[in-house]
Amino acid sequence: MATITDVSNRAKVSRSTVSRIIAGNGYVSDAARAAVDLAIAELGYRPNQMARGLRSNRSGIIGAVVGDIAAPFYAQMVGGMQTRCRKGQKNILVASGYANVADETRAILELIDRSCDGLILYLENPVTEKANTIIAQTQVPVVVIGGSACSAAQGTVRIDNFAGARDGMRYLLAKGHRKIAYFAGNMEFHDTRERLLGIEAAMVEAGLMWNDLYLDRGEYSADFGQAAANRLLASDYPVTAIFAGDDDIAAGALLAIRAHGMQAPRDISILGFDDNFHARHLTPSLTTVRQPIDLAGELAADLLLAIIGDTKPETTDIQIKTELLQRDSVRDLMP
Amino acid sequence: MATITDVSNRAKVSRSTVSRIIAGNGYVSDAARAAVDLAIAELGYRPNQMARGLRSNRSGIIGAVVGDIAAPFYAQMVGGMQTRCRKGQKNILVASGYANVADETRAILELIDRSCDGLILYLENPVTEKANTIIAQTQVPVVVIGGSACSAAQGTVRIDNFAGARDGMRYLLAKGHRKIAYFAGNMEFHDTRERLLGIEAAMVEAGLMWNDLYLDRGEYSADFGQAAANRLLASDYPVTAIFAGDDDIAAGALLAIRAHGMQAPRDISILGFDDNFHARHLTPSLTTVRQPIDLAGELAADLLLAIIGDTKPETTDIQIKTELLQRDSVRDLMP
DNA sequence: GCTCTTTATGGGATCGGTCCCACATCTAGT
DNA sequence: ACTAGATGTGGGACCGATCCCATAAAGAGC
Repeated sequence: MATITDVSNRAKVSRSTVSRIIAGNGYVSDAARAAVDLAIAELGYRPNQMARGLRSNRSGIIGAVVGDIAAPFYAQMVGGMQTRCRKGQKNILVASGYANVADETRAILELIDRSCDGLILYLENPVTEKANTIIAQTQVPVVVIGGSACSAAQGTVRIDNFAGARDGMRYLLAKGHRKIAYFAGNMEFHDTRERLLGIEAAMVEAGLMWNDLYLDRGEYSADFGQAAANRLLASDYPVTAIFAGDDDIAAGALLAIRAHGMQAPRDISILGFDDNFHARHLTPSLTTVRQPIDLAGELAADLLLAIIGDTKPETTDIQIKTELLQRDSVRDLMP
Repeated sequence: MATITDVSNRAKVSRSTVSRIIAGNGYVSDAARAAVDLAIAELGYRPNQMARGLRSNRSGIIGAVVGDIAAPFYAQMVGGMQTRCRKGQKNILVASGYANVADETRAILELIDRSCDGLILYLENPVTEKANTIIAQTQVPVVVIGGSACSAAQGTVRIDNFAGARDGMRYLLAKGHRKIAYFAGNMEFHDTRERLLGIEAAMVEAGLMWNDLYLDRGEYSADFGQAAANRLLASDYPVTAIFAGDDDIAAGALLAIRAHGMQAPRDISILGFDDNFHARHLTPSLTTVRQPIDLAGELAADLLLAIIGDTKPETTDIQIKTELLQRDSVRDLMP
């Protein structure tokens, strides 16, 4: 492969001049520029990004640490980041699927070792002390999505889980439901706990007690939804509506409901959370609290890019609103 | 941040010795090793991957170019790659979502500029001449998933779309269906054309003519499935089964079928392709040709890692079989 | 005509590692 | 005791760019 020296020799200028032309800064005469452009074309020269990165300490890479890239939820988020990063001429290095906090920490450090220009983190656990220290030391700009704690983060993008869950609950309440079940996802996730708070808030507003809620906890998966619904249906608890922690849980619950010979929303209503790809294809099509995941990714990338580019962002703490999508899975009990 | 020189000074050895210890090759005395390990720990030293990569021409990064990381299909594939790459101590740089071939080519070249140790490509279009030339020149190991042409590729992982579609069609035929519709996805994709061939093969076997097939073509999306089903149902074509190009198309078709007051599989059967996350949650749960996407990603990564590591892979052309998953969406018409 | 700034260019140090080679010891074999 | 090989270490070139500084010519202002 041709190097910058090859180009400079061929164009009969110094390496400095070629460098200036590639970077597009500094003074360059038209003649020199023409000669260099020609040489670059003739040699098929492409600058080595490793060398460039080493010297300038800018890699053009954004590191993203997310739960599991194979899951649509995270994939959409990364997709959002990528749309925006492309405009900022950055590539995304994805690190995901770590079993434990130690591995996750190691992944963050590895990204820093790679001289990433910035990091976007969506973590289920708080960032460890070790990672925090190194982030602070190296001054890598970090933007965090969700509520996970990272003291060294310079920006945050949060989806308003509290309001989302509260609004969902308000909606069920407004439709006349009083005996409601909530199938919560992983309790160790910050988001889950926020949603629970939102649910409590809506219940308090309506003059209900915490005990009026049937609560089951597990994980964000259809299997859990199915199991939880089976448990619920086996008990004689007179529930009229299920609020599922996410659409996958809802899908599983729907399976169980049907297996029990019941129909939603005639016999029992169901409300989801996320609005994932298949929510509208379920039967009945799922009423759900829409979470704009891709937007979260986009805004996080925008924010990070602004911080890297020394543009003062309007705000470093972005809140994203959820939206209740009415479809066919919740029955109106009001007369 | 501490550099290798800082470590060598502190440990009172040469930079060479430190380097040997980090790389884990060459002769090193126990005393030197202990001193260096201590110094590394005390300084919190972490090797700069840019510098290492520049000199050694190994970046530890695998570049992946896929259609659209936000789509579950591709996300699963990348997830598969990542599982295996982690074992090979490699990170994955994802490039996706390119609107046209020119952008895609540019992305490939960018990955090469980044000194990627290898590339995994899943492309809808053949690799351009330009990219091929540079791949050949730089000798980057490339593994291709799917049928997209890349003359410089050193390995291929193919899902047997022909057999998958043929088996799906055979299944419908075996269940007594004769008037069948096929809703094909994007015709410009190699996979799509292979499936069509498989369908033809099964029809020929059964003594049917190409004209016996009702064919609609569009793209891999629920919207297309819905539109195609609407068109079909509006015509008086007496179809008893729909073979959908993928599960998304099937989901859309199901929506249209229900909207027409019909029920699957009572009034019309439907067969999908992929077995994506929601296939089993549709109503009726979808009988489909399962494509192990994640496995494709895993095997591609394994193959690439083997090539990079100079291990002679058993085969450089891997075929993955599909599997017909019987669920509830196809009716048996046989007496 | 003289100074001051702007424009243009090249030289060489530098980023932080790796890698090759020279050299010194130590052990083993004859 | 002498040689051959294994073990251990340091020196310095090198990877391919960027970046700072020195230098020089051209234009501007008085």
